[in-house]
Amino acid sequence: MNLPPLIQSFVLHFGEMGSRWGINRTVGQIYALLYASSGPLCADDIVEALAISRSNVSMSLRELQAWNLVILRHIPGDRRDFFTTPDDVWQILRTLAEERKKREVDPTLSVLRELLMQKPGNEQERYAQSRLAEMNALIEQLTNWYDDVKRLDTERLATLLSLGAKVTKLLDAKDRIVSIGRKRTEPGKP
Amino acid sequence: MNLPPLIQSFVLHFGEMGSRWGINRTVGQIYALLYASSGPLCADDIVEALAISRSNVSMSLRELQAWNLVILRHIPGDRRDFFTTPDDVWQILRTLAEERKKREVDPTLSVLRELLMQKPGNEQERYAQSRLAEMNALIEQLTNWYDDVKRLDTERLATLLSLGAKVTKLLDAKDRIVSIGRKRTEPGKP
DNA sequence: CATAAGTTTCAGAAATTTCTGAAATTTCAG
DNA sequence: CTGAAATTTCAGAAATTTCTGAAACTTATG
Repeated sequence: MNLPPLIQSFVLHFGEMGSRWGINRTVGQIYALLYASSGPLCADDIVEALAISRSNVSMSLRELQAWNLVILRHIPGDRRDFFTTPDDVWQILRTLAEERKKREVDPTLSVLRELLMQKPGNEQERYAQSRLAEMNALIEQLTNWYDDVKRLDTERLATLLSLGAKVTKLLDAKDRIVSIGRKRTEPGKP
Repeated sequence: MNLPPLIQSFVLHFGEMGSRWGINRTVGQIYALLYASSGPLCADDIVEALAISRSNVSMSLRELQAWNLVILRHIPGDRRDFFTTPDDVWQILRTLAEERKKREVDPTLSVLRELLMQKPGNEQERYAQSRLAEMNALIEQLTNWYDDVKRLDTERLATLLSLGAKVTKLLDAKDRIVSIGRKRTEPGKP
């Protein structure tokens, strides 16, 4: 591997983290390299930069494409495939969220729903089902929130994030206004 | 494995998903079993239920404890350790979020900060650093939001989730009010 | 249509992770 | 202190995942 030290550190870190993120080392390294490079790279550039086999690069790029994390580019007059990551980090975040949900959450949600349809055979199953129902309700609440929030444009999303817990202040303010409104029309009620 | 079919399906699913969630099959199965059981189980209960070796159970329980996902219980007059999961699924969610952040995000944040301190040696490194800065800024925005929101009590958190993107309507309403306020004092300005 | 440049596939090698059984250690009652 | 009950550790076996090199395939071009 013959990369500038800063880029090499970044690439190696992504490789090491790969296993914690559910991807493998090579996939992590390739992604990091593409992310930190100013222009698109072809497979042989990656082979040279990371000192791994050509076929490993091919398989790993295929996996990154399955994740929608890389963009395939063509340079006029060149038959080779070139790859980059999207420029916009918010777009990357959205893709990552969507793909992780698809792989890590949706299958469980579908199993939970299926198991909740079954008739429990005994007390033990009845209890288990009540637990699955709790888990199902929580995941549905989270995914509903996600489905809603992901439609926001990036500017609003960023505003929302910056506010953090302060949005609850707004909610409280709204509640007070509503409550005052009610006081006017129904005096004596809280 | 001799479990009621419903529980068995749940346990096997968690085992299979384990690898996608960054834990291994046994750990996933044990967690699922504890989650769906109405009372605490001891290691030998787990050995019997899942048909795996005693030592594997011991190691896996140790890992679940490292994740803070199980609670160690003692039954008076019994020397064995018994395990359960917390009853409150929101509490489980909080623990999961905290531990995943610790393992999957914090190390990267610390590497990014370190690499951003370095002086770039050439144009290629200068560009890479600008990309790392973008990534760092995004992750910091997300973790700041998380640190803020995680302090909310569960009721407010649930309210916030139910609102979803509708909170932006509140923001817009606030903006309009502020804007009207400004119009009154500085007429002609937007 | 022959060929050269490029890509993908895949069987098996290499590396890593998971799991087990046996031995070591801990803990507590008598 | 002794020993029985329980847990933990750990070396190596088993299983799984990752990686490679060779061969197969694809596609554009002279």
